[in-house]
Parts: sequence; C-alpha cells; structure tokens
Amino acid sequence: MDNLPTVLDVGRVAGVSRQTVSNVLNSPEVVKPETRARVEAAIAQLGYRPHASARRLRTRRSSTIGIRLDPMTNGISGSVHDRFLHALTEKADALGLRVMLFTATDPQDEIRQIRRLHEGSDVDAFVLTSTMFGDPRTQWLVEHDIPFVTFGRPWGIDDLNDPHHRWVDVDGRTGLRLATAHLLAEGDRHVVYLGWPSPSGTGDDRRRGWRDEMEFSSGLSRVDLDSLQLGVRDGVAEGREAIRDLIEAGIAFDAIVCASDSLALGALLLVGPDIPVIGYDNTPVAQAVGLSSVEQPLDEVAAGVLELILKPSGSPGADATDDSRHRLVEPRLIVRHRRLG
Amino acid sequence: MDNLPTVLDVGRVAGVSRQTVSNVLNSPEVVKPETRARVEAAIAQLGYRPHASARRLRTRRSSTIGIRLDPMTNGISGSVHDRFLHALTEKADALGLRVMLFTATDPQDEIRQIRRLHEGSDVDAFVLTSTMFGDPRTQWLVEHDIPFVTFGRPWGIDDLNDPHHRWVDVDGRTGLRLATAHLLAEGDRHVVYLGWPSPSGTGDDRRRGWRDEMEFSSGLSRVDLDSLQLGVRDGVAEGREAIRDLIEAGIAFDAIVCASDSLALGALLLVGPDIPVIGYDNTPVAQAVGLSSVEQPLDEVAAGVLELILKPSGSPGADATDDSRHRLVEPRLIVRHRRLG
DNA sequence: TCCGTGTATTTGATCGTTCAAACGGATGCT
DNA sequence: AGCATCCGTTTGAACGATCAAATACACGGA
Repeated sequence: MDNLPTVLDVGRVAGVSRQTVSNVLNSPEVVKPETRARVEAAIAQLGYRPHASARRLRTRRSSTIGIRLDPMTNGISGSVHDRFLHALTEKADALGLRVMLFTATDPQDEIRQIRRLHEGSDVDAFVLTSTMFGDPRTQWLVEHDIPFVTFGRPWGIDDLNDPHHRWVDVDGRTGLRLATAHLLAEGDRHVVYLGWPSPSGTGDDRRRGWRDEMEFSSGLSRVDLDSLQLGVRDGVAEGREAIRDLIEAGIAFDAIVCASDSLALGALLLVGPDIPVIGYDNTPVAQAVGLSSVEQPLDEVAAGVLELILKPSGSPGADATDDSRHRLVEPRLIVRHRRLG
Repeated sequence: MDNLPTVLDVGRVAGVSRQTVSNVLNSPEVVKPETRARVEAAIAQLGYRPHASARRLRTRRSSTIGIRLDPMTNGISGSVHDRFLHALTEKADALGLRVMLFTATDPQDEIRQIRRLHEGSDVDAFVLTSTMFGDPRTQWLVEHDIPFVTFGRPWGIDDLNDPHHRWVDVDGRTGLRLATAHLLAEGDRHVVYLGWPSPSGTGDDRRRGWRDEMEFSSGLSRVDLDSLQLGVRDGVAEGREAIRDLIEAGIAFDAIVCASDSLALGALLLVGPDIPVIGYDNTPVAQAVGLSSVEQPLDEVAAGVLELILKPSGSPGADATDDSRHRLVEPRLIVRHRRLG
C-alpha cells in the first residue's frame, strides 16, 4: 500500500465518513469542534493532502492562474516582469492559488494559448501584462467571458468603461512628478524629460507627470518645456543619442528624468557626473551604477491583481465609475548616489 | 448547455463510444483510420479539449513540472534564470508539459513546498537551479524518490555518482577558455581572472578554464598567474574595488576575464576603454554597454533538462560513468564593441 | 405522544477521463 | 461445422474529491 491516503482513509482512522473529512477541509465551521480535532489529528498522522486534480474535476475550478512569460525578456526592464512574477507567485500561494506559465509569440498566439489552457480547465483566470492600445487579447477574453486582470491600464477608451475589464496599474504620472519635484527641490530648474514618442499610453502618462510638475513649479514657459521634452525609442543607444542631439542643438539643461532605466543609462553615459539623472523601474542596472529611479511597488500590484481575480464577477454596482474594479498604486522614488557618469 | 464537450459528446457525434475517442487521442494506431478521421472531425467540429484534471486523476500523473522562482532576482544575473524559465516553458509546452511556479525562502522551505506540490499530485517532477555543495534538496528528493533534474552540477562528490541524480550544466571551464583564448589571440598577454573566492563549484570551474588556457598559451609563470587571479564576492562595487586594488598593487595587465557580468561591469567602470573586459552570462547589461560576454545556451539546457525528466527512471545501465543522465553543454563567446569604459 | 425544528453526519451521485476486460465479427485452420 | 485467433470497438469500474439530498439524533412545544 504505497498509495497516497485519501479522504476515505482519513475518515476510517478518525471514525467518520468521507464527507466529514471534506468538510473539515473546506467548511470547518459546520463540523463539531470535537470531531474536527479528531479528523485533523488523523490528517496529520497520515500526512494526507487533498488530491488537487480530483478536487478540480469535481469543483470545476482549477485555482490556477495563467500568465504569459514576457518575451521581451532581453531588455534591461525585463526584471520588472520577473519581479512581478515573483510577487504574484508568492501572494497567490498564500491564497491557495497556483501560477502556471505559458509562452506566446504574439497576441494572436497568446489568445490561442489562453484558449487551450482555459478549455483544458487547467487555468481559470489569466493575468495579462504589457497592455496596449486596443488590445485584442482583452477584447477576446471579455467576449468569451474568461476572468482576467491586467497589469496595466487599457489605454483605449472603450475598454476603460467596460465593467468586465479589471486592472491594476502603477501611477506613472505621480512617479514622474516625484522625480521631477525632487530635482527641482535640489535646485535644478531645467529638467529634461527623456521618454518615448507619442502616442504611448504609459509614456504619455509619465510625460504628463513631468509636465505637470514643471508647469507648476519650474516657472519655465510652455515653449521652454516643449524644447526639454524628448521622445525616442526605448534603448540605451537611443537615450544617449537623444541627449547628444539636445546638447548639439545648444539647449541648456540641469537634470534629466527618464521613462525607463535604459534611457537613463544612455543619458548617464553621455553627461558628466554633475548632471543628475533619474530613471524608471529601479532595475538591477540602476542599483549597479547608482542611478536614482522610480520604483514600482510590485508587491502591491500583485496583491491587487489577486484581489480583483478573486472578486466575484457579478458585483452589484454596475456603475462605471466604481473603482472597485481598478487599483492605481503609487510608486516611490529611490534616491541613489551616483557611481558612474 | 454551455458546458464544455466531453469524450461522450464527441463519441455521440462521431457515432462511436467514449473509449474510441480516448484512443484516437492517446493511441491513434489502434483505431481504424476511417474511424479515426470521423472522430477527429467531430473533435474539430465541437472544439473539444480533454479535461486536464480528469485525465490527471485517472492517469495519476500531472504532466506538470515545478520550478522555484529564484529569489536572487535582484542581481544583474537574474536574467539568466528568467531566460532559462522562458526556454523551459517553451520547450515543455512542445512536449505537452506544463510549468508551475512556486517560491521559497530557503532550502528547507523549498523542500516543504516541493512536498506540498508533490503530495497534492500537482507536479510530478521538479527542476532545481542554483545547486550548491551538499545540497539538502537533492538529497531529500532522492530519498523520497521524487523525479527531478538540476540545472547545475552537484559539486559534492557523493551526489555526482548517485545514479538518481540527473543534471544539465554549462561547461563554464570551456567558456572561460574561449574568452581567454580570444584575448590572447588579440595580443593581450597578461589576462586577469576576476572571479569568486574558492571554494565555489561554478567559480572554481570557470577559473580553471582561464588557468588552463593561460598555462597553455600565455607563456607566463605560475607565480605570475597567481598574481593575476582575483577572488571577490559577486557585485559591481566588488569588481571595481578588486581591480583598483590590483592597479594600486602595481601589477600590470592587458585584459580581464570575469566570472560574471556584474564583476565585469565593475571592472569596466574603472579601467579605460583600452583594456578589454569579458563578462559571463551575456545579460542585458552586457548588451547595453557593449560588453563581450560568454553566453550560456539556455535553450539547450532547457531541452536537456526535459529530456532527462522524460527519461524513465529505471534505465538499464547502472553504470556510474553512464552519461545518459547528464548533459554538459558548451557556451559561446559573444564579442561586442565597447560603448563604455 | 406526536410532530416540527435544528444540528451533525452519512449516503448516493457525479465530475471527465482512462484502464482492464469483455464483446462481436471476420478469418483461417483442423 | 467447430474452434482458436485476431482486430476494432464497447462496456464496467475506477481515479479522489465535492455537491445535494437523506438520515439520525436531540430538544421543545402542543
């Protein structure tokens, strides 16, 4: 008998039936304390663990959430996804949920994979990252009534009001306000924003944070601000060149805030150690070179994602402004002492 | 009827029984081609997918492998684990396996988690990373007869001969030989090795690669080599300081090979652009700053791990030298043009 | 005494699949 | 004809759990 014990075995030892054992596990409150104690002792004695697949078959739920491994794993910011995954797995575990991975080459392929996992009843909810304008994935998921939460706002307006779409995001605008305010407070007045070209949901949001703070506190004119605002593709080389161009154009500046650590690193490699630079994402590289950076509280994001996943789908308030379906968490600024530049 | 179709439904449509449908899926060769075609058509028509949990319950196997998310996710080299995970998930998928994550705070906790997942029949094999001297995890797994494969050799001698222990690793020694040989060929004779303190399985192996090549081709004496060999904790600051100390000690050198990109980055920040530096792991940072680096073929590692997992445990050859239980894959050198230093 | 009420526990059925054994029909051999 | 053999397919049972309904028992009021 090297088989694993079942509810029946536990029941036999405790002198009760299958179902009572099941009840001790799933709704302890209906079992008389005395009986419960006996069953719990038997469980401990036999080292019993419920068979996950059997439970899933019967309850028709897998208690497993699926997430695609980000293919953009090569960038410097890949660590964000990695850290998020870590936080998610940890919090999920505490809630009795498991995390299952999959990969996909593009959004269409991702939809195909999601379908597969969902139809095999392997996974009952999905977490989506890297949301984009008019994301085909969210649309498909809503249509097929598959529970999901995105890390990242749906930047298209339609999705925003869709009551089926739950999301958690980091308030990048506030992040850049913090960074910019920090530099202004240190006496740097001409703060450059080095970000991505518009339109970009995330990018535009971050730029707005810089812009708000500058308009509010720097005393610079709109025209001045326009000249301090850069939009290039993400990347170290791109960031470097953008700043080089700025310098060659003869535009003076005191500091730089960036939409990513990649851009920040590029900027850092060009300007001297006297020009402060602040990045975004607080990646290992930022730590390594002593770059100040805006950190996303991925623990909070993960916790929020799970809360929303567990929330029943048919919530009462059909109000679109009801933010019980959304979480916007605040990032914080990590100030560092430069080691490079 | 919004329920998902079952084998019974498919059978009904195709005019056959449950079991025949099951056979088409699992052992197509026993079904008459004509019937098979009919069943396959029905499957396609209904969009049928086998219910994973039901199958697992019956077959008593989960087709799922568990892997712990590396807690050392903060370092620059975190991307290695990330990329490995990606490769593993992708290859696993192609083989019909799923990858499930878990986290743990320490080896003891990891053992606890493994136990939980295994006993819940959630996972039937594990992949271990970051193996160390006398790893308690492998010992425990062997004792409990739970299938596993490690990414990384068991550096303790006992484990090495244990026929139950299957592993895949990258030949770091060759990696450093390649890097060193490359520098020597370019005319740099005094090549420094910047690595970790002994004893360290991985570290000592890499150092040996450098040493072998230097003894073979550099023409330097053992004493000279000893002075060019550095061992410090991993980290950018540590690497930087080690090289600073070397310079201050008045020891001349032409180039540096490192045990990690972190150390390499530290070295890079100190020496001028004229001193070549080669890192290890080919992380995003190396790409970003244009650092040459030794790349681990993580695709091959993942493929090897899965092969070994699928291999039946009771293989005939009980020979300890039988390397069908091991895979040692060769890394390759990525040569880059420096952008920083 | 009888019935209703409530609580604690048990029993029967089911989730969707695969294993193991049984079955039916065609074929070949004696 | 009678029988063994083979192939392709079907049937009964099981995997281990939970749901829903049934049961046993204690208590109080009419």
